[in-house]
Amino acid sequence: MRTLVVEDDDRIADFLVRALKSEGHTAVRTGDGREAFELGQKADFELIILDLMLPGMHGLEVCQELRMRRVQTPIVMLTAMDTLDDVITGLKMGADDYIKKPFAIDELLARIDAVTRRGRVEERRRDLLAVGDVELDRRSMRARQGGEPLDLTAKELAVLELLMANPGRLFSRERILSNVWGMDMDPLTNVVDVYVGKLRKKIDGGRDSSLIETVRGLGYRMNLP
Amino acid sequence: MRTLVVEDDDRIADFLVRALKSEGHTAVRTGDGREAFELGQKADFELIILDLMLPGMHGLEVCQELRMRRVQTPIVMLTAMDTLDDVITGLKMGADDYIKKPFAIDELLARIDAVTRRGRVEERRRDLLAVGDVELDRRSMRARQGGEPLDLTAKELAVLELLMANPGRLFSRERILSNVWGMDMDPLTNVVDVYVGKLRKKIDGGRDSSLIETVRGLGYRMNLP
DNA sequence: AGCGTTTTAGGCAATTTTTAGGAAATTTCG
DNA sequence: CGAAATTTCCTAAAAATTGCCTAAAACGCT
Repeated sequence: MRTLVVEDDDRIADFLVRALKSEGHTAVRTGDGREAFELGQKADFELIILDLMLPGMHGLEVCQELRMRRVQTPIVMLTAMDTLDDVITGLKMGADDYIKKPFAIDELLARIDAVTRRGRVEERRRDLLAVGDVELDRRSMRARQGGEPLDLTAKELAVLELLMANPGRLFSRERILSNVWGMDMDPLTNVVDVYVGKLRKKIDGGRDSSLIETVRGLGYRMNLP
Repeated sequence: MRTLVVEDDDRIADFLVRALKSEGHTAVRTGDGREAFELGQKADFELIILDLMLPGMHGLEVCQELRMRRVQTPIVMLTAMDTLDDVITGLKMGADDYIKKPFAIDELLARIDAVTRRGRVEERRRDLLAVGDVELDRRSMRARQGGEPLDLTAKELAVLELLMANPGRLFSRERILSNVWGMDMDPLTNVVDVYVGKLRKKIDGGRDSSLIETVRGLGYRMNLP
C-alpha cells in the first residue's frame, strides 16, 4: 500500500516508516505541511497518516484543502492527548480516523486496517456475481438463473446480493438485517426469514433449497455447489 | 468477549445485543446510567458500549466515575451526530473511542476490534482453526474432520470454537458456560458435560477421546496431538 | 387499486436442557 | 492395604424450549 507519512518529529516518523514497510507498505515521508498537501494531491497515495502539529501548514489545513480538492484518500490523524479539540474539527473536515499519541503500533495498524478496508470493499466490488447457475449483475441489478431472468423485488435483490457477494460465509439474521434494512428495525421481526423464503421460492421454484442453506440457530449461508 | 451494552433505546439495545452475541460476545444490557456504573465497576467486562443520553446518570458521568475508580475496561461511546462536543469531553474522561449514530454494525465491530486489540501483539483472530485433523472455518462456521464435513449444531459449534481457539488451555465448566451460554445460567446444570459428550461422539465417532480431554475436578482441554 | 413490504400467528421439527441412573476416579476410614 | 463412601463424570432418554417456515393479513406507498 502506498502510504504518505506526514510527521515532523524524526523519531516518530522513522518509527512509522519502518513499521509500515515491514507491513508491506511503500512509505513516503515528509515533515512539512505544505509539501504534504502537494504530495497528497499529486501522487496517488492509498493512505495518509497525518500529524497535526506541522511546520509550513497545520495538519487540519492540509486535510481540509485535500478534501476540498476531492482527494478521497483515507486520512488517519495523529494527535497529542491535549489537542483533542482538533480531532473533532479534523473529523468534520473529512479525516477518516485519528489516533492519540503515544500509541502502540498494533493499534495504528488496526486503525489502518479498518480505514482502508472500508474503501477497498467498494473498489474491489465485482460487478457480476455468480453462484451455481444463478447470476447477478450489479450494474443493472438484474438476476438470472440459467439465462432466464428472475423477477425479484428490491429487497429480494438486496438480500441475494449480500449473500452472493460472500458465498460460503455465514450471515446471522442480525447481520443481514443491518446490511439490508439498517439497524433501526424491530428486533423481533422475521423479515429476513420471509425474504429468504421468497428467494428460495423464486430461485429454482424452491426445488433446490441447498443454495441458501439454513444453519439453525446461527443464520443463513449461500452454498457454492 | 464479555460486553456491557448501555443503551436506553430498546430497539438499538436489542439489536446491539443480538449482533454482539452473534459475534461471539457475551452481552449484558442495561438502560440506566446508575446501573451501568454499578455493573461496570463490579462485573469485570472486557468492553463497554456506552450511550451518552441516559436516564439516571449521563453517560459522560458514568465514564468519568468508572475511570476515577480505576476501571480500565475499554469504553466505546455511542453518540448522536449533533452532540459532537460531548465526544471531546468523553475522550478526555478516558473513553477509548466513539461512534456516531446511526452506524453500520460492521463499523462498530471494526471499532471494537481496534479498541480491544489494543496492546495485544499477536492476537489477530484467525478465521481457520485446526487441531489434529479437525478444522473449523469461522467464516462459514463449517467443521470438518479429515475433509469430511461434521454435522454440528449451533451450541456444539460454539463449544468447539472456544476450545479450538485456545488449544491446550484448560477451561473450567464455569468458563465454558459463561462463554457459550452467558452467565445467567443455572450453575447446577450439566449442559457442558452433555455437549462435550455430543462433540466426542460426533468427532471420530467418539473413538479417540483424547482430543477433548477431561481434567477431573477442573474442566476440559483440547489437546494438540 | 396494485405492488412491494412487513407483521402476525400457528404448526412443525430440531435443538437444547433437564433428569436420573450408573460408571469411574478419588478419598476416607476400618 | 482394601473396601466402602464420596465425589465427579458420562450417557441415554424424556421434557421443554426455541427456531424456522409458511400462508395470509395488514400496512404503506405511488
